[in-house]
Amino acid sequence: MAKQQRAISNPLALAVLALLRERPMHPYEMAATMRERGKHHSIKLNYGSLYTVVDALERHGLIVPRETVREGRRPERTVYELTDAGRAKLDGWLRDLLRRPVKEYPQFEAGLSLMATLPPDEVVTLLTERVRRLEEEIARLRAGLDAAAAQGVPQIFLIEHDYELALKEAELRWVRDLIRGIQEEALTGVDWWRGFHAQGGAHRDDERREEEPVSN
Amino acid sequence: MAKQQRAISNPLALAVLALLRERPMHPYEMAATMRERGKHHSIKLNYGSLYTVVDALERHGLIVPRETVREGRRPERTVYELTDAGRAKLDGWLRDLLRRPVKEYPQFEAGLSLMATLPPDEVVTLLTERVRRLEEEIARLRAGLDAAAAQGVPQIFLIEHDYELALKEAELRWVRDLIRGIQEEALTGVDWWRGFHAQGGAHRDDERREEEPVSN
DNA sequence: CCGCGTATACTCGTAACCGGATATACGCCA
DNA sequence: TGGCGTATATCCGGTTACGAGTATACGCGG
Repeated sequence: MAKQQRAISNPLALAVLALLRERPMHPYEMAATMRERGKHHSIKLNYGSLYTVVDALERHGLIVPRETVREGRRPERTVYELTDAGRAKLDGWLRDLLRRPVKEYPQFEAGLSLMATLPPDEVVTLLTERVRRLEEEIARLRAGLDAAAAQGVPQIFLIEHDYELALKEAELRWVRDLIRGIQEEALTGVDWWRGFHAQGGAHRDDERREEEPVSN
Repeated sequence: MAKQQRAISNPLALAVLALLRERPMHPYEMAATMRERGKHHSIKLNYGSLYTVVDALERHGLIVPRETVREGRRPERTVYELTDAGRAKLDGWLRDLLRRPVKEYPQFEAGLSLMATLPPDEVVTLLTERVRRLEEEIARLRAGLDAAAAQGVPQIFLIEHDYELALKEAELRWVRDLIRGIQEEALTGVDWWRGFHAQGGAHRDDERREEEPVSN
């Protein structure tokens, strides 16, 4: 029954469970199937992690090796199958994921929270570049979705890309607003920010020290 | 000059660099400062990672210990300061973060891509619960932002929360649309999905095997 | 002035992660 | 048939991540 170990949190493990619900597979085949179906765009896949995750699932009793075969003199393949516990875990985990939003830490948010380290004019330039890139990505995503639709691929199969698209569009709108907010000083604090960088940008609200000549 | 090691990728390291640009600090103080300013909402902070990251930064020559003091018989505190390389790294990294969107893997996207594993009616229930939770989170976020504004906190200081809010609102709208799309079968493929689960939900498009009686 | 909760400041061990190696087989062109 | 690019499969080793533990100091109520 696998006593209390640290819970598996890598979503790749969820994908493994879902694949094994369809039929027993060996790890490499799981990876190939994920690629075929484009799932590696929504779940980070790399071989190292895959084998680690499969081992962890086995330790937890969620999957078991069914057979180890060797065709010719290729490396052995270990085929795994789902246990009942694994099936239950899959359902429970997936329900959780859909039901409750989890706190995440997108890198852009980190960038924003430290943004004031750079002077406002430069930030505007950088964000403008971001806008351009976002537009490109959105166009690419939309084109992919349209092409699939034209070929008759059902939309639920690509629903995660639709979500991605919606979020990127929202980000694009937001960044455009932010740029305007900085340029027109519509946001409170931009004046302070500008002033802070205009005169060398040392110290924040305490004095002492006047070494550190803003070398860079 | 620190020869080619694996690049540091944890955004917490970026926060450390940004804090040390203000003034030399010891790790615990960095954590305390981040908490004070609410940065731990946008950058994941925990002590284990903090010390790991500080070591890594030192190895890379981006920060150096300035002094190790011991007050009374408390544990030693090692105060670090930024090097020129560190200052350059901070600027470069931050520019990158603002300039180019990076591919990320939100958990909900993983959930969506495996959603069809569950029957459509259940998914509707789960998503409805998500909508409720999203509404709560949005209300909380907005209230926090309003309260801060009322107290005269400049908006650029909380810009990352504004971003978070915008994304959550976009997600909320999207999930509502999805629910409607499933219920009204407006999305292509929902009929197939419904039919698939109506009759036991075994196999996908290949036959063989009729064991596995959908135990759960 | 004694205890005890909280704040200060790190340290450690176990997992997890992940970028390459590694090793064989197969197809195909010259 | 020889060679080389690609596909098949897995493993390894060094980082990284992180919860939990450790140990001292301080404030304050009784």
